[in-house]
Amino acid sequence: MLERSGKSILIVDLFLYLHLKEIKIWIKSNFTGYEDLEWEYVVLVKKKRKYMRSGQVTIKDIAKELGISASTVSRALKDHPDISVKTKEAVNALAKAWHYKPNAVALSLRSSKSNVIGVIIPEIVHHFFSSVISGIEKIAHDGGYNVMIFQSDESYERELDNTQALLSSRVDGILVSMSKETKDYDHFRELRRNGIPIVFFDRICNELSSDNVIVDDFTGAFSAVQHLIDTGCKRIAHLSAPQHMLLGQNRLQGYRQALIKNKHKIDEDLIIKCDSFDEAKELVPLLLNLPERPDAIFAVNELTAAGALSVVKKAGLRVPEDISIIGFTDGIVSRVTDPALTTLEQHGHEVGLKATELLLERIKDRSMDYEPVTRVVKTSLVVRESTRYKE
Amino acid sequence: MLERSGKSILIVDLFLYLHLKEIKIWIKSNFTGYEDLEWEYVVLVKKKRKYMRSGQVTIKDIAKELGISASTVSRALKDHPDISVKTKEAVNALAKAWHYKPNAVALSLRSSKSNVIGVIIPEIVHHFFSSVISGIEKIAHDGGYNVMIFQSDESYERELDNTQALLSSRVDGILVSMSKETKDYDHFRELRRNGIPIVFFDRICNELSSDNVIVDDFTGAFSAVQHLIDTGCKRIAHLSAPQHMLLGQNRLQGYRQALIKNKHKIDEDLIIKCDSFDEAKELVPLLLNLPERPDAIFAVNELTAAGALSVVKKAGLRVPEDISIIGFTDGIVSRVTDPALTTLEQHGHEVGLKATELLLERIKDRSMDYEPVTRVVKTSLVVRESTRYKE
DNA sequence: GTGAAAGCGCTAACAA
DNA sequence: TTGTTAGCGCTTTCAC
Repeated sequence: MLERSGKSILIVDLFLYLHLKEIKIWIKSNFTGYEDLEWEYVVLVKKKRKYMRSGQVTIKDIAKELGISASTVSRALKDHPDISVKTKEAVNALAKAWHYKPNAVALSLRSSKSNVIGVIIPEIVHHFFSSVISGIEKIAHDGGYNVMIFQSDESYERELDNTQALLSSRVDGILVSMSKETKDYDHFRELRRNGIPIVFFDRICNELSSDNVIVDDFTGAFSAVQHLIDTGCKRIAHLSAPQHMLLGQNRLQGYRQALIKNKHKIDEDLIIKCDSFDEAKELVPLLLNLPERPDAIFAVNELTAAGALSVVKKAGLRVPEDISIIGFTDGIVSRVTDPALTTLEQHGHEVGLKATELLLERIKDRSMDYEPVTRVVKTSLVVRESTRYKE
Repeated sequence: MLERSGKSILIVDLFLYLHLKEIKIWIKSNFTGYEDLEWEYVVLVKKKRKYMRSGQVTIKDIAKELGISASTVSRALKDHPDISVKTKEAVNALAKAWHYKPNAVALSLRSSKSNVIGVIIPEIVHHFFSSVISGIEKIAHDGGYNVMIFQSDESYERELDNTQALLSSRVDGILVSMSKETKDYDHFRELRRNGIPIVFFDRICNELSSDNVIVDDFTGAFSAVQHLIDTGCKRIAHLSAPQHMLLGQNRLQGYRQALIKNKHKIDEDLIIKCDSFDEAKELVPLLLNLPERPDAIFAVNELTAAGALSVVKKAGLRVPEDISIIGFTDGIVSRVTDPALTTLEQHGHEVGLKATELLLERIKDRSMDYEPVTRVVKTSLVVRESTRYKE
């Protein structure tokens, strides 16, 4: 592997890919007599390892080295009972020494199973979605699957591209939270026609009879409003999400039903479409200027709640004494505002876990004839300082 | 495809995977005379499409249907000049009609190129990391690559597992931000030995001569402190990250140099290891009780800054009049606190873009003999309300 | 107990 | 202009 040739020329039969700097250090530390080595005298001879093609060791390499057949190596590696102990030992030893790693690509091709699941989400930069992914990743890896991520950026076009890429990649299953733009669902039907199971989460679609995992928006909203009523609030406003999103509808319904159940009258002036920090800054002042101003605000997400909080405080009103505020959480924002916001925990991680568990079941089943199910992840009320104490 | 057999039995030669409900609707809407169809009378005969094996259409399927060879189909699909227009048209038409999608797995196997890049990050649920991923995803997809995500959960063990999975998957390149636990780097060397280029970002390592993309921690910290000095602060405390992290060292150095440059003396009592919301709640009170209390706090990240803010306010001190606070941002927290926090924007998205660009260059190059480079993403000072106005 | 051969889907060199 | 063949890495019959 190392031989001297000529006066001060060192020939390195190099089969490792290393940076030049590291090679120098490696030579100096592994071979005596070259401590004073000057770089200029080193000649690098790049050579592939015998039998080694694309960088990584293959079963064939091991077979050739040991003078046995590839199939024997394959069997030895999976501890097949037919193979003699001797052979097994030799194979395993060499595989370890040579850092053999099965080629997942070849396995996929042979078995028509990629052990990859694809995920399409609107935006990763969103605490809720990133926690979902974190849950997905956990279950997937425990089950031997890898996770491929695709962002739709809330664009239908990109979502379409993503499904095509997923189809090409031959993923074993797909998790989807739809973009806001999506109104046509043929791309999802195509996936199913190809036998790829899909589980939708959070942003689901009623027109598709599919597996779903959703947050319990209705009950969450209901209990938010119930909490406000229980703590003495009379006029409760709702900052809502767009109504073409199921989530927006359900939360609004929860709000309405809670009022009805408690025999409060519903004032449509107190319901406004407002679902971002900046929108809250703009629209909440209008609510405060109402002849009979609200004494509580239920916001559809935490950033909107934070925006509302900031407006209310600037107006010189106290929270929660004058106005209670409650949000629907997907992050840490609620913990750091002053006062900290009471919210409904959405458990994104849990959504990810549940959705992936369901998907893996479907993948295992193979048959596409199951009855679609919808699993619900419960929200939980986290009482902090932006709502009053129970009387 | 549809034929009547017996009295009211409908035989459907089914080659599409659909849910039962949808099949019913499909039959009713596509065939007259079955409007009053009762489900019980439908017999489903599951049959694979002729020539179609694993669900998806292959080149072979098209070849057989058209009575030509697979290679001709392959060439026609890539618009090879040798192929006659007629053949091309026929092939393309059928490919489209049958929704042919090239099998990426087969392509990978053949070309030893998976068009996948792997990403290892400590935690997705972190605004900084998720915005990095968002940047990665963008560049990767524009370059025709898919992205596989792995979380190390700050665990060395899991990081090791991840590199093994990456090796098996034969990804074309890897982006890594190391776990806090990682002190041994052989697993990364092994990746390189196998010819897989790696680019590290944010959490990098000096012992490895590798490509890096980092945030300009030193200059960021320096300008944070400079800003505090410019606005009249005299005793500036630093809530720092652990010193075994390069990031922690660099920010501390920036802090020190800014003080030195401005001829402030460095008080070691004002430097404490404290890098989370809860730690700030616990430790900042000690700072405030110092005989000469600080009049400014530079926190190593935004959550720590938020914690400090909350403590300072609870102690009855005004921000920024009595104490200025500045953070190092990776999220929206700074915008929603009261007062909103002045911070250094870290530009995670940018880090993702730069790192991926660099990685794709390396993948294109193939040769591993390049000189490693370190690219720096500049931070920018965002002045909000938690620091005083310039005098 | 082991080997030879075929095939997963695709492409490219070589033939015709 | 098109077809044949071989091979990417692996597994799995079927032989011996």
